[in-house]
Amino acid sequence: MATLGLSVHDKNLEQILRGGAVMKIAQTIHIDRQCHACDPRGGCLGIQLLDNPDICEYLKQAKRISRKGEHVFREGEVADAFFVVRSGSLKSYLVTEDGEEQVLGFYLPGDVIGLDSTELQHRMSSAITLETTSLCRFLYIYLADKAQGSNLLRITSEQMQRDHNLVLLLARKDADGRIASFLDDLACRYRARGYSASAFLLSMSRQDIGCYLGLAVETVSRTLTRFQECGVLQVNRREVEILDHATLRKIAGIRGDRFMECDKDVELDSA
Amino acid sequence: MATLGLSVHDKNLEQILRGGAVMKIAQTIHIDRQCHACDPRGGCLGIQLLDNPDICEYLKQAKRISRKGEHVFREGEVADAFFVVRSGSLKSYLVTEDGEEQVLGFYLPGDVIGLDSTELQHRMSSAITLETTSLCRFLYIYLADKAQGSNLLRITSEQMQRDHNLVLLLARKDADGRIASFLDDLACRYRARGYSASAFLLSMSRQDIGCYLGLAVETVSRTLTRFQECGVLQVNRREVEILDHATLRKIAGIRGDRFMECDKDVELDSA
DNA sequence: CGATAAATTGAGTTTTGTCAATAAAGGTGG
DNA sequence: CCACCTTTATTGACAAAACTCAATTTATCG
Repeated sequence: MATLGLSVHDKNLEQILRGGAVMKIAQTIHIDRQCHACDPRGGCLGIQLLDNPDICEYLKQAKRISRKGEHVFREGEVADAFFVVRSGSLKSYLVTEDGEEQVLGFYLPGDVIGLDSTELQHRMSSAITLETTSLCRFLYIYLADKAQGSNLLRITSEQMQRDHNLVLLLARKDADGRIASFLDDLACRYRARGYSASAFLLSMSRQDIGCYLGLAVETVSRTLTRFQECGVLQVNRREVEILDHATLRKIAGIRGDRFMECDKDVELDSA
Repeated sequence: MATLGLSVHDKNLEQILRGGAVMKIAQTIHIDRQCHACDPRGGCLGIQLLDNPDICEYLKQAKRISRKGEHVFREGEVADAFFVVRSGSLKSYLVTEDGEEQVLGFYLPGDVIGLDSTELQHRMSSAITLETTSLCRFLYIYLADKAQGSNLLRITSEQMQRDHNLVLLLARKDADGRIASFLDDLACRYRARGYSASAFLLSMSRQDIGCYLGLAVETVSRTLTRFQECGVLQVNRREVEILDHATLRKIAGIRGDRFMECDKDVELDSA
């Protein structure tokens, strides 16, 4: 299966990268000859990022070739590296709660894939080759040294994860799902900040909400009204109170289960 | 207007940040008392990112308060800093070719805004407050030192910009616009890599394209067929040849101008 | 207190998704 | 190397979700 992923040599390479004692390969300085595929993006990323002569040996060993349909990494795996595409192509995707797939992007030679998770985190998306593909693998751990404790990486990857969730929402969810996801997200963020997750004030207008979720203002309004009629929440202008968070989550997550009529009971998975 | 944006003190602060000689303020070490708003996200980001005692003085001066509806930054401006929300809330957005606005995200206390552009680059989005809001401002230049020449920042911000374009596409464009944007993007990326921008092979299936663009496979197929009937492109399975790139771009950019009938001439803005 | 902006609600239209059937391509094994 | 099977793509008919247009009500701000 996975022809990707560094083998037992990882540890040694890591030592080389982290300024280890090994000082051998000074003659492999012409690394760009071996990395011509990355030229279009300003030359070998390895050299750009890791200006270390020892990197040459590392790059030679970091190259991997995958055949069509092989995973480079999968959602949930522990992430320790990102990749630069040398040749071929890939797609990254995530899987919705109901098992549907959402493609997040396609990657061509020179592109970087796998930056939406940082060291010690788990992959937030999967990546699979679309054809025979050659990749260069870079450990986060090295960047972390440069980026001072990986806080910067953490922040940027969080931003990416949020963006990806928005993409998922826009591409796969209907109006109900989008509004519910939006409210659930807000609630969670308020809770994380020590505020109430069930009652809060919207700081943005209906216009803004619609503009964010790719919906017309009228649809936002109607959907909120319907949610209220169904007892999921109480809404008055900017004031929102979530009465049935379980149902809200259910609407947010699952695309198939529509939430049309008030008399039609929606099965809850809690209580 | 802009109560944000550091004044003439910038230069001094920058020197402090970059490890300048000034060693005064050692008593202001209890910075977290002043930054309680950031606690929910793991404490003051300034201390996390810039573990420098001198940072305290900087943070004191980096704080700014904006009233509702004020821009923190605008698309196109030269970017030299990012911000942490201390209190209040903001939205970030970008403007489509036809002047419509696409909200990219809402930001609450503790959130980081403005990382989708790096030093020397221009802002790729705008940010405006939704209410009275307090922010902490951080210069990229300091991160750049840590992140080794800002290459990491450049790469992550490129990824974010691509994500934001996808969001824009999903939220504001119809099927025609999405397919056209998708093809135009591919063409540009191939050109940037030295390949032909007018004729290429799709490495992904119709399924993947639909999954990426939030469309059903059938819609992808139908749209491509219609584009071909209109003479915009030639398509045969995975082979694509763009015959009229100007029109393709026109379809990609503008939401209003539908592209329905073949006999209806579409005005070109070139030639 | 009036004027402007925001929000709600209704009716009709349209784009796109779903279901279904067919055609073509690619891969596998005899 | 060919036949078969599976996957991928195309095309048509219908249904439905969401948009647009329009009118009304309710806030918000000066």
